[in-house]
Amino acid sequence: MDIQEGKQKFIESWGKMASDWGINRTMAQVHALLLVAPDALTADEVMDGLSISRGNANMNLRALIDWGLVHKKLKSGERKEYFYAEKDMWKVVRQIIIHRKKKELEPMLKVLDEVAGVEANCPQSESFCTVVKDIRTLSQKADKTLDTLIKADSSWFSTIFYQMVR
Amino acid sequence: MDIQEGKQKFIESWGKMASDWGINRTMAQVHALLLVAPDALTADEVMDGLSISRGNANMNLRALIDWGLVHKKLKSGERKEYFYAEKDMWKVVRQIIIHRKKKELEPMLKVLDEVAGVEANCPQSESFCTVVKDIRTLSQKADKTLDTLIKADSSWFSTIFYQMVR
DNA sequence: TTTTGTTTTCAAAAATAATTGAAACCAATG
DNA sequence: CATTGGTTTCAATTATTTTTGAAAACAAAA
Repeated sequence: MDIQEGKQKFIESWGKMASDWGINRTMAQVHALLLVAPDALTADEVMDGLSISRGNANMNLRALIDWGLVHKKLKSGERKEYFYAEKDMWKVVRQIIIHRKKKELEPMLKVLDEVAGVEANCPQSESFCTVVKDIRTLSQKADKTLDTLIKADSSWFSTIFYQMVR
Repeated sequence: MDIQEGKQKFIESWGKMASDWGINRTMAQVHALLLVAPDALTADEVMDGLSISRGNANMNLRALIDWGLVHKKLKSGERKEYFYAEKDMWKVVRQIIIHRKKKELEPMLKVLDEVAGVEANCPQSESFCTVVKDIRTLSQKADKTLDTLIKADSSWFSTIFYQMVR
């Protein structure tokens, strides 16, 4: 397998995985393309590289910037924008955690808190109260853990992983 | 908020969260419905409870069984099947990890291994090799960690969480 | 064997999500 | 200011995913 084929496979696979996780496939492919690019790319290069339209490229580049996974670079004397991906994988993981926590975990937690109002005057509906309480406890733990992870640095990350796998 | 309204909110929210994570919304709603149900439900009760068709209910109940999140129960003397959800949240988390790891992490890891063939005769394309190597290392760590998690019991789970949040 | 109650299947329809492309916009330059 | 090179927007289209519902399959009971 040569580099070109390898890149191709990587981009495809990264896109597939993302779409399994509810993330736009093309967004992930743009991300992958930038990850394996030796230098920052222009919107046109992204369009060509993935055979997608200008609108699509633009939308997904913006989304990636919004997620904090891609940055813009302006070359002096040039008018067009260049895009490059954050390549420190620990930063990448952290950005993804920050984004998904905010958009998905926190709203769920909010609902669980609301619903916990019911839980207060419990035994009426045993299983409902128990389940909500359990999920809420678990989610709160997850929330706190993620907060810690977000604040932690890369070496700490390795340390905890090492601990976990013994 | 009364219990009915609480259940409703919970089911909606569980479904929303699932669809954010690339899981069929209705599947998650069926799961939520069964989680908060005091007893096992029939397919018809699920259909009524969520206003969905028989085919849809059947498909998603099967999928939940496949994920190991729901079980079938046959009441003696009765012809129809009853369904109930696993309510031990640690088991639920574990089943989800098992399923998603197999379907999503492992295929990605396989591709990374293949692509690592390119990595072998590296410096040709610096960034590609570095990125692939980093992601591969990270994925392998995640894979091992999840294996440990899967084997671990609930108390261990709490312990590690406790450690993480200090 | 036939009837009856139930589950399963799957092609077609509906709903949802992603993509296109051309027009509008923006700002640097002549 | 008008032009040029580039970015953004978004209604319409296209692709993908989900759902329906009726027919087929199954299996217990008559």
